[in-house]
Amino acid sequence: MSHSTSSNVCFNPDCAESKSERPRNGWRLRTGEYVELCDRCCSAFEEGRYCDIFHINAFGWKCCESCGKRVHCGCIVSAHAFTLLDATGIECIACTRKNGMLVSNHAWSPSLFYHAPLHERFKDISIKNWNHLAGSGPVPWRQAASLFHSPSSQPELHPRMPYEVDRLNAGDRLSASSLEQRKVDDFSERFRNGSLKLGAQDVPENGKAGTNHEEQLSSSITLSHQSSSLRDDSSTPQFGVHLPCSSPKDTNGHIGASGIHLQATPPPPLAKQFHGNLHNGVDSTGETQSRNGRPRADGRGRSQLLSRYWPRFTDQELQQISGNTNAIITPLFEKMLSASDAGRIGRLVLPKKCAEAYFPPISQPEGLPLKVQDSKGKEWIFQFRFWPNNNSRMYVLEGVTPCIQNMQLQAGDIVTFSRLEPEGKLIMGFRKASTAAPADQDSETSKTGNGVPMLGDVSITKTIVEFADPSTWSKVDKSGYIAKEALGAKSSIPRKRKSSTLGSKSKRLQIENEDLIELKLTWEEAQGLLRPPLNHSPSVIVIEGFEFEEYEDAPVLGRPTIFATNDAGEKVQWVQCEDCSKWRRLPGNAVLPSKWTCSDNTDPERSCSAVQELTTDQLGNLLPPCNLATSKKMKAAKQEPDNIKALEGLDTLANLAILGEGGESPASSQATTKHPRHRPGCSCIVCIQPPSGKGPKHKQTCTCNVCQTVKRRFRTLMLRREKKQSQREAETTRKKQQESNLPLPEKSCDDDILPCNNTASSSSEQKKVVSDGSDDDPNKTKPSTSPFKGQIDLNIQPEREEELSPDSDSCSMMRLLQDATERYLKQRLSSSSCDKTAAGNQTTPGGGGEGTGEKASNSVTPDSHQEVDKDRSVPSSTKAPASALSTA
DNA sequence: CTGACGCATGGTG
DNA sequence: CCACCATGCGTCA
Repeated sequence: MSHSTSSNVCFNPDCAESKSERPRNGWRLRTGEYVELCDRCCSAFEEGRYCDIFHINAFGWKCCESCGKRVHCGCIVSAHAFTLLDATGIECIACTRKNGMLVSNHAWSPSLFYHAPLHERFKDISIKNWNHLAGSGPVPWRQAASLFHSPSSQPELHPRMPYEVDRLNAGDRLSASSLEQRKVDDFSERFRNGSLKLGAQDVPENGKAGTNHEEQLSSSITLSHQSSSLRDDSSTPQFGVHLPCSSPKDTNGHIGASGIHLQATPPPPLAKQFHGNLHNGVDSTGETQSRNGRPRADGRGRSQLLSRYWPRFTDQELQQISGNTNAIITPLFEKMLSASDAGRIGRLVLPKKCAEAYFPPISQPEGLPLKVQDSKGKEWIFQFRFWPNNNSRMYVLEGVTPCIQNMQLQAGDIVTFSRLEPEGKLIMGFRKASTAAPADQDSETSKTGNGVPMLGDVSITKTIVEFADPSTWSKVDKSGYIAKEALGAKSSIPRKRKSSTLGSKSKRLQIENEDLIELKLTWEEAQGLLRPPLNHSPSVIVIEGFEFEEYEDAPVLGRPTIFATNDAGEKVQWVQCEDCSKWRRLPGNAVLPSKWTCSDNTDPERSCSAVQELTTDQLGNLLPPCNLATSKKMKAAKQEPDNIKALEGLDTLANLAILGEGGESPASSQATTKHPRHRPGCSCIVCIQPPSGKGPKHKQTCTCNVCQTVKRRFRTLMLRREKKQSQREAETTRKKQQESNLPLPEKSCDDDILPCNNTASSSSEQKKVVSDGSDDDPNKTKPSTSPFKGQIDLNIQPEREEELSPDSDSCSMMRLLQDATERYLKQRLSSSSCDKTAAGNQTTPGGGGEGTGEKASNSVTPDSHQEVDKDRSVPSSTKAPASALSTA
């Protein structure tokens, strides 16, 4: 960052006196340094007048929600001077302190988006939650009711600032506080004047208010803050989206910041529209409580919405929903239609928390009729009701079938609920899972990978829902929908298929945002596997926010090791021998090939026959749990200890690359019902594929970052392989003879065991290349028997193995990648001296990943699979595993 | 007999 | 162990 330290120039570009004799420290830069200001500017800064003086015309001024004082929120200078409120707007630091909310803003930290009113919240927020914010998409806001819970009662918070988060994630690192200040005042006023007068709300339909003592109590406690920090929960729709006139038709070309105005919207709680107290935390359903034994608000307050219900609207969707109105859309939640939901029964099960948070409180199982209107002006009536279920409730919308059919929704499609401001109508949007695929697989997946919605794959319709005035809709036909213009309702589009379990499956398949943590870690782990080729320095590319080292020359896929410090304080690393599985100590700076054996160790006393230098206990202490697991796995696969780890690393890398491609990530790495052991980051053939396998998500022509990266790397590997093949063959013949006589021959590397130590290491590696040739044998691709058993990790799901028979198309991108990479690594190790020359060729891949890939794969695995593999570009091969899945 | 309704059950996290 | 929720299933019109 620009820092004026050395020049005595006042950091303030607007400073009249650019020179300062005695520069003084001003605010802290993002780098951690402090800017240096002239006396005058510094004084202004210290007195809190800096922005008043120099930023008076700048963007980002807001008024404190409490005292009305104007605060500049658009710069770092005043970052400390205000606190972002949970609902919207800001509070000056004085008011914050006065209110006991010692939360500071930090412009670059996630706290920008999460302003817990109390420290407990920070304390309770796990890092993973932050990752939701920082690394993924929208995070749901809290429900209103929870506002009135004591903070400590809501350890988990998912403050919802959807669009800020989205946009920020998209690189639009605006300060939330700088977002659309224009209407803040209006909303703030509304906020204060009406929406938040929760306690004064009318009582819902049953007229029983305040039966929830807990909430009422906390309500009274926090009331003074309801317009400020504690609004996090109640402000569900903290940020509406202001949609200036834009017809739905031009939305496609008119998305983005220019088309949608982010708006700090202290959205009127539903309670206001819905007779009052839905969100005021005053549970009006005492009757029901007694019936069902569980206070409604309890669930609301205590837990956040599951991530799968977080609305993940795209700008496009929002615009479509908004239509040509000036409506402000406030996303509430979304739900993937289950088979039951989309079934003929016409009952849409609502997530309980969502229902309780965003729908009107109902005390009777009969519930309330909801008026529904879609974008065409059709209106529907849904019956919002619940069933007692155990001691809880199951909320459903009844009579949705016509609407769903009208929208041609199926299981797996997503319905989204938003609120349309200022009318307060709820908007029920729809998102087709996919235009082509049976909707069950990837719609949510595509969005949950990293929270970046997939713009191209959505088709939105909208339905505006409002709660029918009971007086008007006294008793609506239960099955009934239709009200005024539901003409299309009965034009039920024939259901394209019977309901299936796919919807629910896919829901379960979807990644939870928490998993992104794991994902990120796995990214890091994957990256950690890569080491730059000797004499090559990587360039860094960023894919979906993650930095990757990109190598012109393919990186070395280094064998994972465990770093430790020995007694002497020296850094060492432990590596496991491929052959004997014993752990050996190596210098900390050693770069290991993906296959490392004791023979690579120059110390003859540490050959495979030597005793392991680590006791099991020591190893256990050394290994992180995951490595232990891997270690076990290694042993399990001991008979074929082929680079399993490296493969896993590559697997993971490719898998995560797919995942990281937010828009088109297949349903990879998601814990599945079928594969409960599979977790995000799981690289098995199952997890990296879309669940239903209907069509590749990444087409051959896909030019997404991931595909390009994968293709590029693949091409590199393949080209390199080709180039060296002849050489390898020659050497192979020669080395075969050697290896027959010299099991682990003349390895004479030093302890560093650098792959460049070539002739020697190549000889041993060459041996492996020979054996690798076996994977050209189609039979060897069978996971259960192949030496490459580890390349397709089914997480040891025996039943899966059959599906992964050589004929099952299970080999696809991953396999190709693995093969290619394995080969590359081996070749590289065997002939690293050629790397540089080969590197020059990688940029001449003769036409696209496909052609190259095909060519490469043909040469790599000239077996029957080639017919399958070559039809797919590297990143697009999803069909095969999908079929495996579908047979599951 | 069929479909709607409402509750029960069981899987999943 | 519990909450949630998808779905099964019994009952009834």
